[in-house]
Amino acid sequence: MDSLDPSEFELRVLKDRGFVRKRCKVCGTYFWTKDLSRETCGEAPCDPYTFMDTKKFNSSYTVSSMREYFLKFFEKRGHTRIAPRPVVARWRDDLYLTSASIVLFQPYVTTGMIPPPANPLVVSQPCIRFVDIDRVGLTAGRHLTMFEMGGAHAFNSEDNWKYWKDETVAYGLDFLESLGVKEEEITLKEDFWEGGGNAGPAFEVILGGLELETLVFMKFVEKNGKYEEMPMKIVDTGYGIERFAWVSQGTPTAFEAIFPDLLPKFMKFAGIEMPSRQLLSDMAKASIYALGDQTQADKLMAKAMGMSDSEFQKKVKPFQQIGALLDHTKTIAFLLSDGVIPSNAGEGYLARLILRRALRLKWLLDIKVPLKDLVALQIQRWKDDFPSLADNEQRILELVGIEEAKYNEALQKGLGVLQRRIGDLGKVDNDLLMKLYDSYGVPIEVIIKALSDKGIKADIPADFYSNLASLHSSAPKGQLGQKSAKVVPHEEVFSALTPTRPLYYETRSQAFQGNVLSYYRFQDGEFIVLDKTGFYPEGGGQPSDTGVLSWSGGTAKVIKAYKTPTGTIVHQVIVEGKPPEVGSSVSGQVDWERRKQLMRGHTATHLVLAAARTVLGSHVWQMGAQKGVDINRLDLLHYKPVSGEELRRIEGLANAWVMDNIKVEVLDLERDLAEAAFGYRIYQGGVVPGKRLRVVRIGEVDVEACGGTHVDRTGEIGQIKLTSVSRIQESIFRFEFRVGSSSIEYVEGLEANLTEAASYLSTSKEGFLQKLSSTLSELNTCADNLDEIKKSLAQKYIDSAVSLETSLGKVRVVALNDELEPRNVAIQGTSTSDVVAVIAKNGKKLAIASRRGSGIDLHQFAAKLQEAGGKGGGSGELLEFVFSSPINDGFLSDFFKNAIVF
RNA sequence: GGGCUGGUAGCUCAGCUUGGAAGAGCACCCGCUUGGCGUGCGGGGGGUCACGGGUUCAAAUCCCGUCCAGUCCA
Repeated sequence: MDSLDPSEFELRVLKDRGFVRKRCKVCGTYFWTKDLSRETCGEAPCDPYTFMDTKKFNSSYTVSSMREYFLKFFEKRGHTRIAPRPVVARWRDDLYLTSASIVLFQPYVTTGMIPPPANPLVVSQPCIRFVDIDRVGLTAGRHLTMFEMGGAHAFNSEDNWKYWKDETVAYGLDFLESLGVKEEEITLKEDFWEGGGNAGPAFEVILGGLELETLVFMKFVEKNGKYEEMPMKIVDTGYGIERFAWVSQGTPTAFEAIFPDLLPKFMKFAGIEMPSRQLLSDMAKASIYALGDQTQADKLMAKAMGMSDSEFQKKVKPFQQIGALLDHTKTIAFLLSDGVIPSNAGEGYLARLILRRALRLKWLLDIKVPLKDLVALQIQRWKDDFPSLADNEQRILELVGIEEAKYNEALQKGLGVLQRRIGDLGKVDNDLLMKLYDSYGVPIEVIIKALSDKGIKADIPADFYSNLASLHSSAPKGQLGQKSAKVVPHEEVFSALTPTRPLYYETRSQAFQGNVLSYYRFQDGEFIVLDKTGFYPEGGGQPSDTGVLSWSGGTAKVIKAYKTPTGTIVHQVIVEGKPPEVGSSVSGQVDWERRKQLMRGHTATHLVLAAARTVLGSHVWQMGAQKGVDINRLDLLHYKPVSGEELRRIEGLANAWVMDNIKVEVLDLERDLAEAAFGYRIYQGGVVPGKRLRVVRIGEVDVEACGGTHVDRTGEIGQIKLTSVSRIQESIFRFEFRVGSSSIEYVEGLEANLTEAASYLSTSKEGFLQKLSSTLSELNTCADNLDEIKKSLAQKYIDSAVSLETSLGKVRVVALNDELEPRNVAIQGTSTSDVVAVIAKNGKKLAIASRRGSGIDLHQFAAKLQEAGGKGGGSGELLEFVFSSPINDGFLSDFFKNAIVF
C-alpha cells in the first residue's frame, strides 16, 4: 500500500497559509513550512532544540493550567469535553494500557458500532507507554513513560460528517498561534501513524526541534494483517500537554516544568545540588545524541557538552536519573491506583518492571527514603486532578512497600550466591553474571558495586545483554503454549444459517417446542439447528446444556450446544430412530437438574467475586472463571495470600447474601450508559462486544455484563462452600467452591469420612480429635520400641555369629533371616567387631561393614566377590552385593580366611 | 505465554559434577564455668533430603512427571 501518497497531504489550508512542501536533507522525510530557506524537517536530531532559548509562548503554564487551556480551546470550537479513563484499558482485552486517547474508542466507536459519547469531543487522557522507557531521563524529558495526551477527535461517517483534514490542521496551527507562536517557526512533517488496529496519514507538528502535536487522519483498519479503508473517517489528534507546558515555561528540561515542586525535593533526598541553567540547557541540547544508539549515548553527550566521561557521570548523570525517577514514581502511582498488581506475568510484570527500575535509580542516587515515600509525594502532587489516587493511596503505598521488600530479598539472595561463588573462584565469569541477572534478578550495576566493595574488578562483556537476549530467543519449544481457541465445529457451514432465537433468557421452562431448520451428518457427529432453542450454548465460562430432542419417529440426545459468532445455535446430537425432517416440529427437554446447578454456580460466582472485593479490596479482579455442576472455579487478582480469616469472611458474606434471597435482575442497557452507571467493573467477566449489553445485577451487591443464565433469587443457590484457594500464578488465586446439591453432598461426604474415621478409633465424631492425638503418640512410642527391639534382635544375631580372628582383626559372619536390613545389622556389629559380614535373603544378599576409623579398606574384596558371581560394590567401609544363587556362611568363612592371609 | 534457577534440621546453606552410613553454622535443650547475665568448654534433641514414578545390588545425588517458590523476557 502506498501509505504516504503525497496527495494525502496536499491541503488547501496549508497552501492558503503559504506553506510549501519540502524534503528534509538529513532524514529525507517530506515536510511543510512557510520558511522558504528551511532545508531540514525541524525535529531533533535533524535540527537542534531551540525552544528553551527564546520565549515561544506569550505566557507560561503548569501541566494543570495547560490541560485546562487546551480543553477550553477546543470546547470553544464546538468540542464536548469528556472525562479521562483509567490508564489500564479495562474496556478492551487486546491491550494492557491506555497508550493514546484513541484507545478509548477502539474498536466499537471506530467501527461505527456504537456512537461516540460526543462528537466532536476533547479529552486530556493520561497515557502510559513502555516503548521508550530506556530513554526516559536521557532526553531531558522528551520521553516519558507517563504523559497526558490532549485528544481532539471527530468521527465522520457519510450521514454525519463533522470535519476532516483542513479543519484539523487549522485547529493545530491556531492552537499554537493562540499561545503566541509565529507560523514561520512551525514545521509539519508527513508521517503515517498506526496503533490499536487503525492507521492513517498524519502530520507531526514541530516547534523548536520538539514535536508538540500529532494530527492523524485515521482511515484504515487492520484486517488479517492488511490495512483496508474503513467507512468511518476519524480525526485523531494528540497534543502533548507536558511538552506544551515545558515550552511555555522555557525550562531546559521537561522535569522542571512538570515537577517544579517535587524536583527540588528529590534532589535533596539524593543530596545533590541543582545544576546551573547553563548546564541544563547544554544537557538538553546534547540530548539529541540520546535518541540513537543507547550504548554510546553517554559518551556522545559528554563530548557534545565538552566534558570528560567522568565529569559527565558526576555532573549530568544524577540529574538524568532524578528525572527518570520522577517519571517512574508518577507512573507507579497511576498504575497501582487503577488496580494493577505487580507480578511476574502479564500487565503485572510491567508494574514490577518500572517499580524495580525506580528502586535501582533510587539505589544509584543513594536515596535512603523508602520508595513509597516518593510515590506518596506524587499522589499528593496529582490527587487534585486525579482523585482516585487519593482514594487508593493506602493500597498503592502498601504495594510499593511490599515490592521494595521483595526486591531487597531477591537482591540479598542473589548477592549471597555471588558471595559464595567468588569465595571459590576469586573472580566472576560470564556464566555467573548471566545466572545472577537472569535467574536471581541482580542488576549489573549492583553486581559491579558488590564486587568493587571486595576489591574485585568486574569485567562486563560488551555483548552481555545481546548474549542474554539470544539465550531467551533460542530454544523455542514447540507450539505447546498455544491456547486452544474455542471453535464451533463446521463453523463455516453454520455461520451461514439464520440466527437462532434463544429461549433460555426468556423462560425457565426446561421444555420447549421448536422447528427443525437443518440436520447435518458429518464424520465427527450429527448436528441439528432449530429456529429457537432452550439449550444454553457453551460460553462465558458456563458449560453447555444437555438434554433430549424428540419428534415423531425419533429422538436425539443433545451432548453439547454451540453458538456461532453470528448467533446460530447448533446442537450436537446422537440421533436414535430416523433423523428429523427439515421443517418438522420437535420438542426439547433440557436436563434441568444440571442446568439448575449451573445457574446456581453462575450467580454464586458473582457473589463470591463481590464478597472478595468487599473483604480484600476493590482492586480484586476476575481473571477467569469456570462453572461446573460439581465444582466452580474463580481466579482472582490479589497481591498477598488470602488468610484463613479472610476466607471465612468471604464465604460468610456470600452466604449472607444467599440468605437475604436477593432478586437477580437482568438489564438490557446501552454500553455507554452501563459503563457510566456502574464503571468498568462490569467487565470482570471479560469484555463483550455489541452496542447493547446484557447486564446482570444482584441488588446492591454486584453488577456485571454477563451472557449466562442465573437463578431468579439468590436463595436458590443453597449453601456456597469454599473448598480451596490455591495460587496459580503470582498474584492470581484460584477459589474453588460448591453450591446447591453439590455443596450438600460435599459436606455430607466430609461428615461421613469423619464418622468412619472415628469408628476406626472406636470413638465418636466429637471425641475424634483427642483420640487421634493420643493414638498418634502411642504409635510413636511403638515405632521407638520397634527400633529398640530390632537393635537387640540384631545384637543377638551378631553375638551368636561365627567369629574369626584374622590379621584384619575380629571378623564376624552373620546369617540373617529376612526381618532385618542386612546393611544395618552389619553396621551395628562394627561396634564389637572390626569387620562384619551379613548374609540375608536366603543367602542371596550380602552386606559387609568395617568399623569406622579402623582403617580397614573393604575395596580389596569387591573384585573377588564379583568373581564369585556377585553384583554390587560400595565404599571402603561398606559393601553390598546380591547373588543369583545362594551363598552360605561357610563360603564366607573360607573367603575371609583365604582372602586375608594374602 | 516462554526461558533460567531453586526446594536437604526451626533459619542460612554445603553435599549432587563422579550414586555407597544425611552434614556445617546459627537457634534450641542439658551439664560444667560464673555471685547472676553474658562468655567459654562439653554433651544432646531435631530430617518423609518437596511429592510421585523409573534406572540400580544401592538414589538427597542420575532420568521422567507433578507441585511449590524465585527470576528474566514477551
